[in-house]
Amino acid sequence: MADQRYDPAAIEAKWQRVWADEHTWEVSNDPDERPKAYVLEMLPYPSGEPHIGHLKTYSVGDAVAHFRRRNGYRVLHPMGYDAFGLPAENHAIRTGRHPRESTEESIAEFQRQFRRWGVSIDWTREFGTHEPRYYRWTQWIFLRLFERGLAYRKQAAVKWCPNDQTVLANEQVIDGRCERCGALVESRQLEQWFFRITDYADRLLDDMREIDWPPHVKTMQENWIGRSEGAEVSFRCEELGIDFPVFTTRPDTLFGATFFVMAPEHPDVLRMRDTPEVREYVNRAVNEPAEERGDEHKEKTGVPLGRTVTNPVNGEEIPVFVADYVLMEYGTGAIMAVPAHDTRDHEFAERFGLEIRRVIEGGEELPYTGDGPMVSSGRFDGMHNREAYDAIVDWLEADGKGSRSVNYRLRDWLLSRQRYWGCPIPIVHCEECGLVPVPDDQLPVELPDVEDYAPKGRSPLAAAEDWVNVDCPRCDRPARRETDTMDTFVDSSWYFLRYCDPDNDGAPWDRVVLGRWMPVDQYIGGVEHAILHLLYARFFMKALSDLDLLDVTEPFARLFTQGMITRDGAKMSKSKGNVVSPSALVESHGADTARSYILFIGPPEHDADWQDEGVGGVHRFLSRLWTIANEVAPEVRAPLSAPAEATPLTRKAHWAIDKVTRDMTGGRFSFNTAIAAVMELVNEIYRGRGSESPEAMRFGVATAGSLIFPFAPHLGAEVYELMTGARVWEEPWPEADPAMLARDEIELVVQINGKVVDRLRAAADAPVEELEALARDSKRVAARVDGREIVKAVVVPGKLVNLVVK
RNA sequence: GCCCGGGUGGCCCAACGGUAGAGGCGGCCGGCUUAAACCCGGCUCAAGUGUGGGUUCGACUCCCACCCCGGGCACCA
Repeated sequence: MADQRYDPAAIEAKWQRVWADEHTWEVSNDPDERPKAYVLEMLPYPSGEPHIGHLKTYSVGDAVAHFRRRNGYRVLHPMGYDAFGLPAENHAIRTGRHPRESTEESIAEFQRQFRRWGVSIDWTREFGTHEPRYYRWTQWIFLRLFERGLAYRKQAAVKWCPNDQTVLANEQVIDGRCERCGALVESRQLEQWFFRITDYADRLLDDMREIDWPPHVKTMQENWIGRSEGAEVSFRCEELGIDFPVFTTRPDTLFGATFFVMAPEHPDVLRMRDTPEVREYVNRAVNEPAEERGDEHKEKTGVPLGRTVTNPVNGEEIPVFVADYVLMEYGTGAIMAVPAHDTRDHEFAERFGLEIRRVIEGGEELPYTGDGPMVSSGRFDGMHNREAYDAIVDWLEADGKGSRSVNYRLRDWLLSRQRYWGCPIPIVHCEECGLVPVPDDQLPVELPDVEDYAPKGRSPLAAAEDWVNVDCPRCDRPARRETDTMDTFVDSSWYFLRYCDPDNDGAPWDRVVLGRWMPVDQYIGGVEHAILHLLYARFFMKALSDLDLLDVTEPFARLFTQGMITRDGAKMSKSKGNVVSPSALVESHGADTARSYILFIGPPEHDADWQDEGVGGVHRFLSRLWTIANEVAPEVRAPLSAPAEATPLTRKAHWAIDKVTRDMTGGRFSFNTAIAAVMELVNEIYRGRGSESPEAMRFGVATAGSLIFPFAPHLGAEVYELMTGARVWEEPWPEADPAMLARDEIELVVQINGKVVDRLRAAADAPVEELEALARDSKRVAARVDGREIVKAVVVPGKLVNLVVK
C-alpha cells in the first residue's frame, strides 16, 4: 500500500460516487433543529466550459458550505444556470443551431465539470433560467410588477447598440460602449419597457446599513444611485411666458448665475429660437456618439438662443444658450450657470466671454467650489454660504419660486430587448384595450421557434406570425403579442428564491419555505457584478415584499467578492493565449489539487497571478498527506480521540485546528493561511516519524485530513476514513484544546530601545518583575548598556522586555 | 480629478502596535537510483517592509504628504 502513488482520479471518483449514491448534500425543506445557512455562488452563464474564475468561485463557496455543515448548520447549496443571453444567440446566428441546443450542451458540460470538482451541491434543485418551468414564474413576477405600475412602457432616449441591434440598460453601457460587444452606443428615441427602480433609490441606499458587504461594493452602489440634495428653482422667460425649472445643488450661488443653459434635447429649445444654426447644433449633439459627447475634456460648445430668462432671486435677465454639456436625462434638462463657482460653467463662460461674478469669498482663483462668506448676494451678504443655502431656499419656498428637491443619477431599468433568446414579455397589444397582461393561467408564454435569429432592429419574434397573432385576452379581438424579450438580468434577479422551492407548480415559491432559507447568508461572486446584478436583485426583493409576496427586503446578507485570476499579470483570454483550463488542470493533478491551489495562491478577495510551478507544490503537499496516511493507517480503525499527552505533534495538531478555525470564522476567508497551517501540520507529522507514538501519529494525520476537507474534500474524506473508518463530513468540526495551545516556557525577547539584543528562556507564567529582572541580568544587555542609565522598562508578559536606555 | 485595493526575500505570499518570515515556488547539498525523474532529509541564501516626515518605550501595522501598480466613478448641475 505504502509504495503506491497518490492517485487523485481514483480517490475522487470513489467519494463522488458515495456522495451521489447517498444524496449526501441534499437538504429537505422540512423544519429542522439546526440553524440554516444558505450558501450561494453567483449562477454561471453556461458557455463552452467553466473557466478558472468559476473554479475559484466554487472552491471558495464549497469551503464555506463544508465548514458551515460541520459547525452544525443545515446548509442549502444549490446550482443553476443563467441560460438566456446574447452569446448563445449570436452563436445561433452564425451556425443556424438553435440557442437552446448549444446552451443545453454547455449546461451539460458545466454540470459534468462541477460534479468532477466534487462541489457539494444539492442537485435536486437545479434548473436553467431558459426552462419554461422557470421563466413561467419570471413572467408571473413581471405581471405582478406591471399590475402595480412598477413595469411600464415609455418613450425615451435610449441607448442602442448598433452591433447587437438592441437597446441596452444604462448599466450595460461602459464608457459609451456596449458592455458586451464594445460597439459605440447610439441614442434613439424608442418606446420601451422599464422597471421603476428609481422609486426605490432611497431604500436601496438606506438598507445598505443592514447588510454585511465589502465597503467598496457599497460605495459603488452609492455612486451609481448618485443621490444629491438641492433645490428646484424656476427661471421664467417673460417674452414667451415659459417657466423653466432647474435643479441645483448650490442654491447658495443663485446670485452668481449669469447665464442659463438648455440641453440640446430639451423640448423647448426650438420654441426659444428656431434657426438653421440652432437646428444644426441640436442635430449634431443628439447624433453624437455618447462617448464623444460625454468627454469632459472636450472644449465646450453651444449656441446662444437670443433670449433671456429672469433670475428669481434678483430679477436679472440672463442670456440663454443651448449646449451639449447639459444632459436632458438629469434634473430638468436645463441649468442655471454659475461660472464663478462651477468648473464647467466657468469653462463655458470663458469661451463665450460671459460675465463671471464671484458670490462666495475664498480661494485665490475662480472657479472656486469651496465654502466661504457670501458677497454680491443682496441681503445674504456676509452670511456663510452653508447658512445662506437654507436661508435662500426657505425664501424661495415662501415665494413659490422654488423648493427643496432630490435628484438621482439612477435611471429606471430598461428591461426590453429586441432579441430572441430571452424570456418573452407576457403582454398582448390590443388596439381596443391597450396593453393587456396574459392571464396567469396561460403562462408561460413560451418562446416559439423561429427560422432566422438575425437581429433587424426589431425582435426576431416579430417574424413568428403564428405566435404573434393572438386574440386579446380581454376582448377577444385580434391582437399582437409583445415581441421584445426581457433583459437576462431579470432572470437572475430572483433565481435564488426559486432554489428554495424549485418544484412548486402552483406558485413561484411557498412563502413559509422561503422563510426557512432566505436571505442568502453568504453570497459569493465576482466584483464585476457590484452594480448590475446586485442592485437589480435588491430592487426585486423590495418590490416583491411591497407586493406582499415575500418577507425579505435584502437578498444577500453577506457578500464576498473574489479577485480575478490573472496570468503573467494579464486577464486570461484566448487571444492572449494565457488561459488556464480547469478541465486540463483537474485532469492532470486532480480536483483537490486544483481547488486547493486556487485557494492557496493568495487571499481570495485579491487578484492573483497564476503560477504553473505553484500547482506542483500544493499537489506535493496533498500527496505527502496521502502517503503518510497510508503509512500510519491502523489495522483496526477506531473512532478518534485526542491523545492526552502533549508532544510536538499533538501540540501542532491543536495549533492547526485553532489556526484553521480562526482563519474561517467571523466572515474571514483566509484560506491561504489555513492551508499553510495544514501544510505545517503535515511537515510536523513527517518530522515525528519514529519519535511520535502511533496514536499521536494517527491523531495528527486524521486531524490534517479533517482540516483539509473543506478545500480538498476527497482527500480529506479518504485520509479520515483510513485513520478512523468514519466519514469526515459527519464529524463535527474539531476543537482545539486550550491546554495544548499553552506553553510552559517562552522565549523572552530582550530589547534595548526597541532593538532586539537577547533572547532568554522564561516560564510562561513568570510575573512582570521576574521578567524585568531576567532582562536586566542578561550579559548581552550589560554589554550594550555599558554604564548608561536604564530609565524605563516596558514588559509585555509572555513576550518581551524593552529597556529604555539614555 | 475623486473614491477604493495593493507595494515585504529572486517570485507568490504571512505577521493582535511587541523577535520581520508561517507556508509554497525557485535554488543548493545529501540520501534513494546504474542514471535521471519521483520521493525523503537538510540547508542555505538573501531583503529590513515603495519614499519622506510624524506619533510611540517600540511602527509592515497608526497619522500626514508623496510615488508606483490595479480597479471603480467621472460634463450628473
